[in-house]
Order: sequence, then structure tokens, then C-alpha cells
Amino acid sequence: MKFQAPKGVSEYFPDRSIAFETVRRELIRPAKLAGYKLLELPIFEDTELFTRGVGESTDVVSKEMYTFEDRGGRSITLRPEGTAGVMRAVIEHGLDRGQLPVKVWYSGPYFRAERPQAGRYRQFYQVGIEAIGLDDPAIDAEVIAIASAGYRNLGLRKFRLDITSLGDAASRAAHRIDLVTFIAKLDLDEATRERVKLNPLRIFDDKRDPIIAMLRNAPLLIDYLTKESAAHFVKVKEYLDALGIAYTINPRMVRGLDYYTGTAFEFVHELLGAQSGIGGGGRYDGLMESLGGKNLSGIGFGLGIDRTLLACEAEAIDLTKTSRPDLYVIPLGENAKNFAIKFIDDLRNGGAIVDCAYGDRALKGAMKGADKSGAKYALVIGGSELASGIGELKNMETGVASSVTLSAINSALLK
RNA sequence: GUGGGCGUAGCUCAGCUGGUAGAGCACCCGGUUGUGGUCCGGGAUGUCGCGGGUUCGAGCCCCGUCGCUCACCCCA
Repeated sequence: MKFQAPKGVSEYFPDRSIAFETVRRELIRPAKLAGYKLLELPIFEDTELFTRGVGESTDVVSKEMYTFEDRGGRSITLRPEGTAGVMRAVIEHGLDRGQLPVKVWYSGPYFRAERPQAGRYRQFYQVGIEAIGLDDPAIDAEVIAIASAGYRNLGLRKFRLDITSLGDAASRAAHRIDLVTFIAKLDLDEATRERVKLNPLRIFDDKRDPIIAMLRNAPLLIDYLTKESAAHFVKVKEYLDALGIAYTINPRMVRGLDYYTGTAFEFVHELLGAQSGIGGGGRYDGLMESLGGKNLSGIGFGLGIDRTLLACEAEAIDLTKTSRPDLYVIPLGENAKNFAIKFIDDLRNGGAIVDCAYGDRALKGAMKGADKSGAKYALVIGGSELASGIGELKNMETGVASSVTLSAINSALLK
């Protein structure tokens, strides 16, 4: 029996794991700069939180959840997305009692039992933020700007931002009547008809050309916005313009989760395959109340770490440089090793990245190790260095070595 | 859940009309005393995904099975 990882999970190991770590850090950074605070939540929750929060009509709930019964007979589900859990925590612990909005960020694994393919995994990673309790369009723009900054920090260029407004309940009710009437006249197959019954908007998600053609003159939700919703959307666009963030209005955009209202957005990368959405989010003004909390509005996003990493790779962005050692130490003999252990520890405590050729390797092999580690400098410590206190610090890039007093080597010198 | 492609050394792959496995990269050792990258020499490595069948003989053919992968669906 040879063990394998479960189907469809993503795993990261060197050197790709270094890039993964960088992606996560850079996507989080703009949120921290904007005052969002970490929320660390469980990866499993009461199943009903998701069926009510995400929506029964979604594929996520109807066929993609990892659900099981725990030993107490409770129905538990591995979280398929982050927002519902945040709402639960905010309501349960009264985080919304202080100043609004509540601004939080979070990151971790999510689970959906889908058939895997490029950029789609059963366990995948996201960075998310939520701003709860403020319906000012400026916060919509802030959330979008934070996501956009994360991608730009990484050096990504070949992506676009799609935005639309799904309006408030009144907007959607008016549109739904006309859309259902329109769809009823179309010649659709059984499966599509069934799918659309629960949420007619999903018809716009169809990728088949004949269907897309049929929808050319379909009524668009964005044309049914109430005065308030329309005004809100106008302000969001103005703020994005002021921020210099380019966007495309996409009135046919469909979000996968039912709780979205008003502003909705998606970041789409040009070089990825079928799974090209690297992040998305929107407003969810009725969610909190529907989960038993106060009637507070909210907006947030989820950014896919796995897909963002794929996007960086597609754009040939190297994210592995940061973790290469500053110094690679090669001790020769037991006395040198005794000295090196403390010498290295001091440098590390000073903030330098230091690796060492332990294991009494031959000098030549150890030098190869230094080379492969990508270290900036190599330092051999043997009998003569111990006796004189002076070593040859070799710059691995230029090949030039210079005499340095060992006691003078510190992290600043190596950086 | 549906469909296509693919499963041979750690990685990428070759293996002609069936005759009991190869390359490159990576790895280890060496090229006369303590300094890497290039070059040269040497070395280790596989139940050819798994099970069954056909055959004197199967990595190659047939059946099944598992897995990976890409796409549909859907989405991060």
C-alpha cells in the first residue's frame, strides 16, 4: 500500500512553497495597511450555516460540500467559503457592538468536492476580508482597491477587473419578473431549465454560444436598479476612477453565492485556463440578518492564493528570491563545528539567513552545497581561521573573497 | 456527475512490427593537500500504476481497476 494525497488537493513544497508564502503575504498586506484585523476561525462549522448563508440553490451547497456527522450526531461541514463563518463569529461574539464597520481579514484552506482541474482544487486557499456595518460606497471602493493593490504588489499585470451591481431586493424582484418571462420563451434543454428555475440569473453563466446568442436581448439587472442602488453604483465607479483603478462593467457577471447584493466584482487573469477568476467578492446586505444577526450591510472579497500563484507563474514572476541564505558556513573539523554552532546562532538572532554544511562533508561538496543554496556569501572555518580569528568571506556571485575578522561578521555586513 | 489525454528511475521523457528496460536533468564519489558554478571520468536508482487474460515470451496486445491531467458543469 502506497499512500497518496487525497484527490484534488493542492500541496506546496520547496521552492514553490516559498512563492506560495509570498503570494499570501502580499495579498494580505494591503488589508493590514487599511486597518483590517485578523480573524482566525474554524475550518468546519454547523452545516446549516452554509445552507442558509450561501444558499440552497448554489452548486456549492447542493453538491460540493464536504459534510459529515460528528460523534455527537451533529451535521458538520468543512467550510466551502469564508464569509458565512465570519458572520457567525461576529454575531456570536458581538463583534458588531463597537465602532462600525467591523474590518477583518482571514486566510486559510477551503473545501469543495468538485472534479479537479487546472486551478481548481478540493482543498484550496484564500485570503479574504470583510467590512461589516457600513453601506457607504467608499468602503466598496476600498475593498476593491485592497484586492487590486495585492495583485499589483506581486507584479501582476495581465488581469482585469469586472464590476456590476446586483441592486437591492426591489431591483432584483423587478428584473426577475421580466427575465423569467424572457427565459420562458427560449428553447432550452431540461438541465438548463431546471438550473435556472432556482436562480434565473445563472442563465448568464452559460458558456455555450447558442445560449449566449439567445441572451443577446435579455433584460439586464443593471437596467432595473432602483434609484438608490443606481446612485450607490455611480459613486463606487467615481471612487474607483479617482483611485485610478481600471474596470470593465460586466452586467452579465454571475456570482456563485446567493447572498450577493449591490456591488459585485471579479478579478480575471488573461493567461490562465478555464479557471481564470483569481478573486472576487461583493456586497451582501441581507446576509447577517438572515443568519440571525442585526440588519447590517457588508462587503468583502475572497482571493484565491493557488490561482494567484498560477497567475504569477504564467507571467514569469519569480517569487522565490527572498529566502535565499545570506551566508553559508562550512566548518572543517570538530573544533570548527563547535565554534560555528554559536557563530551561526548569533547571526541568525541578528536577522541574517544562515545555512551550514553540517555532516562533515568534503570541502568540495560543501562548496557545491553553498552554490546550490543560492547563498550570497560562503565562509570556510577551519584550524587556521580558529587560530587567527580571520576568515575569507567569499562572495558567491563574483567569486571574490576578502579577509574579514570573524568577530566583525554580523547580519548587517551580510545584507 | 460527463467527456478527451496520460500513467516507464527523484524530475522530464524515449522505448520501432510483442524477445525479460534507456536518455537528459538531479544526486553521490573522484580529477593528488582547504574553496562552488564549466569540463572529464566513475557510481547508485525502477515489483514499466495495480489485477487478470492472450502468448514459448508483454512496458508494448485485450479486459478490468485505481490514479493523474485537461475540458464541460461550477468557481477561488
